[in-house]
Amino acid sequence: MNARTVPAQVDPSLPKGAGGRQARQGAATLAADLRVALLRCTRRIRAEKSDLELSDTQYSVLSVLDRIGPLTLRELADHERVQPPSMTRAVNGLADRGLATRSDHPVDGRQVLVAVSEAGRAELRETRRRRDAWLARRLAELDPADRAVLAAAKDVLSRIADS
Amino acid sequence: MNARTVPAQVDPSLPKGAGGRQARQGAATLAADLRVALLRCTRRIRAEKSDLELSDTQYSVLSVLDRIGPLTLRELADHERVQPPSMTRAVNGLADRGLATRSDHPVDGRQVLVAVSEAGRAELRETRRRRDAWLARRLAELDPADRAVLAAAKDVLSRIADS
DNA sequence: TATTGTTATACTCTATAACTATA
DNA sequence: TATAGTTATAGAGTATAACAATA
Repeated sequence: MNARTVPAQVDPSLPKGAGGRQARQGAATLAADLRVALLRCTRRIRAEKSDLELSDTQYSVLSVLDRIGPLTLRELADHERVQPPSMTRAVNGLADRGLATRSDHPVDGRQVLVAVSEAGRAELRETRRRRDAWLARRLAELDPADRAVLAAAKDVLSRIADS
Repeated sequence: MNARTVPAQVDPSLPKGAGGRQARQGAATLAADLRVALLRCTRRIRAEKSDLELSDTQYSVLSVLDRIGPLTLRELADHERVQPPSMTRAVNGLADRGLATRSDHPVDGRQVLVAVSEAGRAELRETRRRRDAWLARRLAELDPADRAVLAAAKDVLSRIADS
C-alpha cells in the first residue's frame, strides 16, 4: 500500500499539533519552507560523520547496490544523477576500501559491473545506527504523532525524489 | 522526556493513512529510511539552480538575516554550523553582489555586522519561486493529504534542525 | 589572554572535455 | 559512429592553522 492509493486524511482527523496546523499551506509557500527545513536538517545529519567518512553518494551507492543488486557504472551514475566521472571516483573509493567490487560485464566488454561486497554490507549494517544516531535521538524525543508525520513524510519524499 | 523514557512507539489512536501506515516503525529504522529520503530529496532540490547560483549557506544566510535582522559573522557561522573562514567567504560573496552589507559593530571593534540589503531581500522574494519551482511542481501533483503530511513534517524537521 | 575575523592552504565532491576501448 | 568508462583539469565549498586587531 502506498500513499497514492491510500492517502492520509486531511484536516478533520489529523492529530493535533503539527499536522493540522499547516494543512492549508499552498504548494508554493510550502515548497519554500519545506526546502529550507530539508536543507537545514540534512546539513545537520551530514555533520554526523561515520568513521569511514563515506560521501553521501558513496553511501547511497552501497545502499542501492544492496537493495537492487549489481549495476553498471552508467546505471549508478544515472540513478544518483551524477556524471560518469564522479561515479568512477565514488566507486573507486568504495573498491579501494573493499566495500564494493568491480567486475567485467559478461557480454559487453565496455561495461563494468559494480556490486556491494560483504564488507560493504557489513559496513551498511554496522554503521547505520551510528550514522543515524543523531537523527534517531531526535526522533525518539518527539511525541508519537510527530514521529508518525515523519514516517509518512519519508514515503512522500522518496516518491518526490524518484520523480 | 528522552529516548529512554519514551520508546519509539506510536499512539494506537492515530489516524489511518500515511501517518498510521508507518506508525509502528521504530525510531532507529525510521531514522535510516528518513535520512536516505531526506538526502536524496535534498540532492534533487539542490540540483535546481537559480541564475545567481548562491550556495545553500548563502541562501540560508540571506534568509536568516531577513528573518531575524543583522548578525555578526560569528553568530552566522554558529547558526549555520560552519567555521568562521567559511562564513567569511560566504558573506563576501553576498557582499560582492550587493545582496548583503558589512558594517562595523557599534561597540566591539573586532566584530562585523552583516545585514541583508534591499537587493538581497528582492533576490529572496524574486528567486524563491524559481528555486522552489521543482519542488512546488511535485508538491502540486500530490494529493492534499500527502501535502498536509509534508507541511506537518516541515515543522517537525525545523525543530529537529534547531535542536 | 581570549575572542573576532581574515588569509593561506589543502581536501572533497562535482563538472566538462578529451581520450581509450568496445559495440 | 555511438556508447562505456577513465583521465585531466577546474571550480565550488568546506576545513584547519597561522595571523591581525581588538577586548
